[in-house]
Amino acid sequence: MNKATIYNVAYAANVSLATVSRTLNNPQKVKPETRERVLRVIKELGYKPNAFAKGLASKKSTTVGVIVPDMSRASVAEMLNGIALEARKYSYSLLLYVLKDDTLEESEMLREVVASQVDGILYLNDEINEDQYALLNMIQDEYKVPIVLANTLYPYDNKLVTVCIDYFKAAYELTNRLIKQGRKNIYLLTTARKYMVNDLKEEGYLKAMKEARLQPQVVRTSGDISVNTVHFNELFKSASTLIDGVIAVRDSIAVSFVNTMTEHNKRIPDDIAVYGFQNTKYASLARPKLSCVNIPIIEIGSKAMSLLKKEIDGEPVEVKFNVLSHSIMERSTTAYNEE
Amino acid sequence: MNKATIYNVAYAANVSLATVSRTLNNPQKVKPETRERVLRVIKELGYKPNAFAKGLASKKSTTVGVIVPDMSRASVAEMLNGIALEARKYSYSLLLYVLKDDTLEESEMLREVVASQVDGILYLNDEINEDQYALLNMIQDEYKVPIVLANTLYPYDNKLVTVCIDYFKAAYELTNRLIKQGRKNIYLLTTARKYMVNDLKEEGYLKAMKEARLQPQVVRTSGDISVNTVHFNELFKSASTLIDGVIAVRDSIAVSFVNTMTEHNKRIPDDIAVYGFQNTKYASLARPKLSCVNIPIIEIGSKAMSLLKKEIDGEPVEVKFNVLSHSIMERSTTAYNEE
DNA sequence: CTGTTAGCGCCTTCAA
DNA sequence: TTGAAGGCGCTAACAG
Repeated sequence: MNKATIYNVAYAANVSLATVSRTLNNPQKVKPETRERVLRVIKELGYKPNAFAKGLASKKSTTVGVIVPDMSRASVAEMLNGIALEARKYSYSLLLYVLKDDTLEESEMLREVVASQVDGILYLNDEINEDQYALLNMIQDEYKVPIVLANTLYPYDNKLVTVCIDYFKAAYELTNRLIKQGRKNIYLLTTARKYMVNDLKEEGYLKAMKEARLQPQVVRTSGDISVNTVHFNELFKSASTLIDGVIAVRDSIAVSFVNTMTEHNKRIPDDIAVYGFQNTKYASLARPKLSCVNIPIIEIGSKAMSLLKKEIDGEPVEVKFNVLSHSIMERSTTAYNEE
Repeated sequence: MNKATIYNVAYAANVSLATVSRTLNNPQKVKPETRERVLRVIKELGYKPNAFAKGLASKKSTTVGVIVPDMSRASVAEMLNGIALEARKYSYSLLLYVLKDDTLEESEMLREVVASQVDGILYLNDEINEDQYALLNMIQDEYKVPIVLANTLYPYDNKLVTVCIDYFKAAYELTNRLIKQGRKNIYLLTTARKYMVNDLKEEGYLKAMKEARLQPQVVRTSGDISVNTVHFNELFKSASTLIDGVIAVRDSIAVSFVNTMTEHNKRIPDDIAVYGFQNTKYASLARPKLSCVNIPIIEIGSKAMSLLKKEIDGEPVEVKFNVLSHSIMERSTTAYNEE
């Protein structure tokens, strides 16, 4: 039974409940002898402290809320693996909130998360805008609950601890690589909904194009495969002979594009070179294998969790803005020579 | 501030805390007038009940524990979307436990989950064996916490509520479709680690092969892409001229196999027809598009969650074993004619 | 319909 | 080093 309470343990070990509590939370404050006795009884009875009572009395939950946009995005799922691994180290639990259905306003949702008494919040939603950022800031201040942004950022401010890569630079690099190969008609394939992370990729792309005096072409599409395909077919009809390079803000978009062009007998990478963004399983499973920015998503997850833990423990996190380094995976959708 | 307690609300609304509690939990027991007044104050103060206190007093958490094997598996991630959506309907929260790292024994983990006071458990780990099943049963009985298996099952018993499809039948059907096309050397590609769900697929495959007096060939490989590829290359050398049909227990394995064979100039589906299992994004993103069993993974998730909710509410769940119907997606890695 | 009261199980001073 | 006692915020009888 789960009935074993601290009282049962105390009684069986012939001590007061305070001593039991101490052996669990401040072992050094208990004489080794009694400590061991208590520990033994705890094991015998299979006692586990009641999380509610503990939380109510201590005002801590050893739980962090994780807010994600959509579980089925590979980057989100993989990041969660990293987070879970790191959280386990601290014996922290994860309370999962999926934003996908819009039944709830985000501000309502955040208050709900806070009300559930999490010690901190991991925010993995890359679709962040000014309002959202302001909201997060307000929540952090008002409720004194630390928030960490992972694989997303708000570049105009740095009040929230952030773990990300340099999306701007990555896109800038990709574009330049295409330009170096003599590609002239380079397109950026991004999401219809505008948001920070992808806006930065766009800016990096635009900068490189401008420097090379090339005409930028930005196509906005959906994350949905079938919708993608329609867009790309239209794109093919209107501009196919011109496109010779593509940068997609997500691997899945890149793969969709490659598929559509291949169906139209375009040769990849000879006719069109394609880069994706993330290095998910899609990238290595696709044929031709997708070249892409390799985002260290697992490390972003674990780093975010470890920084959050620091904040929860009241240790000052001096560096708010943590930019992890990325690399570029040259595979078969590009023909880049380092020379 | 999060300081607003039920007392503050009571005071401001000029009622006792009991009335506040009632307007929140048994609104019909409160005079509409006072109810509205209380509600207004609640809004003004931004009051949210403290989850700990509520849980401690009521012995309920409106939280379910979700146990998953590995977040990066597309089927798991998509199922979570379904679960989250359904959970939101009941205002239930999800506590996520990832088994991926084996730092913790599963029995320890389960006790931890229980100690965190979840009202129920959703078990999505398909790698279930006899011991694990016994353990789950024990936990359910001992701690009186309902457990639902989703997209997995233990076929020799039905004490735990289960939501799944008929994996045996699905594999049997796939095999027969290949046989009907005149394929003779049909291989099953399954995971190295043996577990129930895949064992059932194997049995379905074996049955069909036996009935057709064909020689079954079972290849065990890993879920890891790079390891896969090595295995498939070996397989190609040893048996390539013979293989003319393949059933893989996961989409990702099927796609890997198709890729390897294509590299060896095998034509898909002419030389080799290939079926996958699940219908993840991989299946539609791959080229040729993967034919596969379409498992209604979102519905499995939401059905599992809704059944769990029923159990939590004490409503008897008469049908323990819920087999959802699957379909077979014929795409481009097979050449099946319904005729 | 509303208020009073007694816990829920644990942590944390304060004394001893 | 240990025990006693108050309280964390809320629910759920029980009265009124």
